[in-house]
Parts: sequence; C-alpha cells; structure tokens
Amino acid sequence: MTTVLVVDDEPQIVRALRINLTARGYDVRTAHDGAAALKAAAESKPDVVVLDLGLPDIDGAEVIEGLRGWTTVPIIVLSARGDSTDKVKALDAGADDYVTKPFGMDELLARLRAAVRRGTATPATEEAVVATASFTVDLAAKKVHRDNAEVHLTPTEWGILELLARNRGRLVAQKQLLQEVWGPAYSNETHYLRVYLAQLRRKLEPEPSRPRHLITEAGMGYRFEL
Amino acid sequence: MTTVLVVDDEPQIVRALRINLTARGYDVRTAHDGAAALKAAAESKPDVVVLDLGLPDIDGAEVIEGLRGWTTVPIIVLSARGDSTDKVKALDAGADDYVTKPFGMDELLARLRAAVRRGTATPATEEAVVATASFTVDLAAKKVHRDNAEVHLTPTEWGILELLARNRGRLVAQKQLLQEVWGPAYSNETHYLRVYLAQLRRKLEPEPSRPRHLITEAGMGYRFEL
DNA sequence: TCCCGGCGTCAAGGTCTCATCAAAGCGGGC
DNA sequence: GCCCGCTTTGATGAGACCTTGACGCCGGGA
Repeated sequence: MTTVLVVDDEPQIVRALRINLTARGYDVRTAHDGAAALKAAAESKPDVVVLDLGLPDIDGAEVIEGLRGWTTVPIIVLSARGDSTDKVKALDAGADDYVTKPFGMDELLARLRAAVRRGTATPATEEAVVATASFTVDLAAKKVHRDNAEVHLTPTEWGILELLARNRGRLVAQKQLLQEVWGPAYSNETHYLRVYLAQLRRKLEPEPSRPRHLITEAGMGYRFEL
Repeated sequence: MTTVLVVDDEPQIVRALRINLTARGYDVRTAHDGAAALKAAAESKPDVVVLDLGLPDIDGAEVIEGLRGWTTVPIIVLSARGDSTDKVKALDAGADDYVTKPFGMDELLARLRAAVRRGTATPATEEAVVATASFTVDLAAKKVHRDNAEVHLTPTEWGILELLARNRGRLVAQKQLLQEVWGPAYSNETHYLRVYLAQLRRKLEPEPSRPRHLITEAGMGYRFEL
C-alpha cells in the first residue's frame, strides 16, 4: 500500500485530503507542524509527502531540508502563496512539485500519482531473492531461510538486512544504516549497529564470530558479501 | 553538461527558452512538432524534456506515451490550457510536471532543476570504477582489487585514494588532501601524507619504491596516474 | 663539498572502534 | 493487569587503526 504523509495545520485541508486519499486506497498519515512532520516521516517511511508551507513552528524550506538530509521521498508542496520566489525557493530546497491553493483535487491526485510513479520506478535489475552459501533473503516476501527453514527476524533486524542486501557487494556507511533504519536523529548511535549485527550473525552466519557475509569495515560501515 | 530538449511550435517560446537555458549552461536542442521531438529525443538523449501540448501534428499525450515507451527522462509539460482534465491526462500519461502558460521563467527553471535533480539522483547501478594496470578502485562499492583479490583499506587510506582517484590525472595539493581527509585543522601535517601514501603504495603498487600510479610531486602534492 | 628541506620507511605506543554478554526499559497482545 | 518479545543501555575485553618519533635517502643550493 502507498503511504502518504500529509502535513498541514488547517484541519479542513487535512480532512479533505484524508477522505479523498483514503477512498483511493492510500494509507494516510498526518502531521500538523514541522517537528511532527519530521518525526512522522522518520517513523512511517511514507512513499510521498504533501507539505503545506505555512506551518506554525518551522519554516517550510527547513522542513524540506530536514527531510532531504536523509531521504529522497517525493515532496509535493502546497502553498497559498503563488509568488515565483516562493516556488523557486521550495523547489530548490528539494521539493518535487509545487501546487498553489486553492487547488483542484483531481490535479493534486494526478501530481501525487506522478510523484509516486517516479519514486517507485524500480531499478529493473533488482533481484527479489538474494542467495548466499549459507542463507537466502527474499526481499519481496520479507523472509529469510537457512537450511530450508525460515528464520524469524525482528523488524529492526530485517531493516538492516534488507538495506544491506539491496546494496550487496557495496559498503553501506553506518550513518546510512542508522538513518534509514532508525531515523535521522540516530546517526551516531553506532552501538545499536554492533548489537544488531551480532544478532543477525548469530542467526545467519555458520560461524558468527567469523562472519563471511555480514562484513564489518572498521570505521566505515558494513558490507553484505554473497 | 545537461541537455534539454525543448518541443514547441511557437518560435518566440522556443527562442526565449533557448536564450535563457543556454545562458545558464544547458545544452539546448529543439523540435517543432511531435515527430521531430521523438526523433530528437532518441538521438540526443536529453536529460529533461520541455514539451508543449499544442503541437501541430501529434496530440501531446501521444508524444508523452511515445517517449515513455523507452525512456524515463523527466518530462515537463507546457500548456496554454489550464483545465484540470488536461493536467490529469498529461500527468497520467507519464509527464512529470505541468506548467501553465503564461509561465514565469524563474519558476520554469526551478521546476527544470528539480526534474533534472531527480533524474540524476539515482546512481543506483552506477559503475564508478577506476582501473589501472595494477589495481582497480570501485568508488561506489568502496572496494579495491588487485590481482583478482580484494585489498582491505582503512578509512584514512580509502579517503586519500578516493580523493586522488576522483581527480585522476590531476595534481591534488597536500593541503587539499589533509583538509578533506583529516579536517581543516590538519593542513600542515604533511608527515601523515607520507606515512599513508607509503602504506597505499605498499598495498597497491607492484614496486612500492618505484610508484607508477601514486605519484609524488615534490613540494606540491600527489597525483593519481592510470 | 657540505648542508638542509622534503620525502620514504619502519615500528611502537595510545586511542578509538568493535564484539559480546547481560540486564534493564518498553509496548503490544491477551 | 500481566506477560513476552523487542529494543535500548551498560560494562568489558580484544583488536584495528591512528599518531608519533627516529632514521636514512635524495637533490638542490651555498
């Protein structure tokens, strides 16, 4: 299901969007100010963000920058101000589209579809199943098998393994892991990674103390080797 | 350089866009009808397409579909018609953005930047490999190979090698290396460079004492030669 | 010729990062 | 309200990495 984060401080706008989007099968999350928006984005990992610029607490451009620091999720800006300079500012800050209030719901929905389509335009070469000598990761089904038996992973464990598997062969910086699994506020909690990598190795590696697939690169990050 | 394909049958619009875009460093190609647009897109592989909907020969939506059949290049639609249905049709056909004439040049340029940014933001499968006769550097995976075996580098070693590889063929000043790898406070710790360059040569050069790729320019800096 | 600055090499510490275990919070389901 | 699984936090030992100093080499200039 596609998740949409709606950020606006006007209840009637939020309500209208919630009704329309829910009716079309979107999973709708809402936030009423910038701080809540950043928090909600980190938690719910939306597929697209609809952001009003006139928020009570933080300037809209700052919200965009806060999001862009760690995610490339499409951002559609809503604004009552149609000034060219506002548009330029928002777009250059990292927004993907800019819609002026009052807006037609049809148009907004079409722009939303376009944004989501772009965002999910899948790198065609992606394999849904990543297999190593010791275990297999099914990225589509979110399942891991080892010796023909399914291995149960917690949500956090899966988040880490998925990110590593999608970037197999490549080094993934610890900061990236922390930001994409825990959220942008956790960039320095490297201890979490050590604990969870140890858990994953215990569950997946033949010799957890001598990992062959979940490799540590001291001071840099982790790497998934086939 | 970023290539923009402008498709419009009104000469004054084409002219205005050409002037503005060229002045900002874009490589501008033009087409005056749908057939020419499809041909030009196939030939010049633009990074973004600006497409007017009111073309003399083919309906705009068909042009979009014709492009979408084989490319995901961002398409910004220009149109004199602001009808909601037109917008929905174009966006659902595969356009990325829709701007109504008359439009502000600032805004169009900002939307163009946003579209290009998105288009180039996905270097997911990017092959950034720098190869020499003795070893290869994979900038994306942060891996170095020599004689078909992976060479392990420490974070500092990698930082130096990456900077040199990204500036291969060019001289990189000692001060720049020190500032970008260690930080601005270390501009004069040239001894660090000597130690680490020696380590890199020992790991990568066939004859470490006679370097062929990691060259010292006495008193100035270092150079990565292929 | 001698001197000297810049460079290359090596090895010994001290520091930072990592792995592991265990126990304390926390929240959702029953 | 209680229990159980998951997450967070703390403590400790081991290992990787960085820094630092010493020494020899080379080439240019006095």
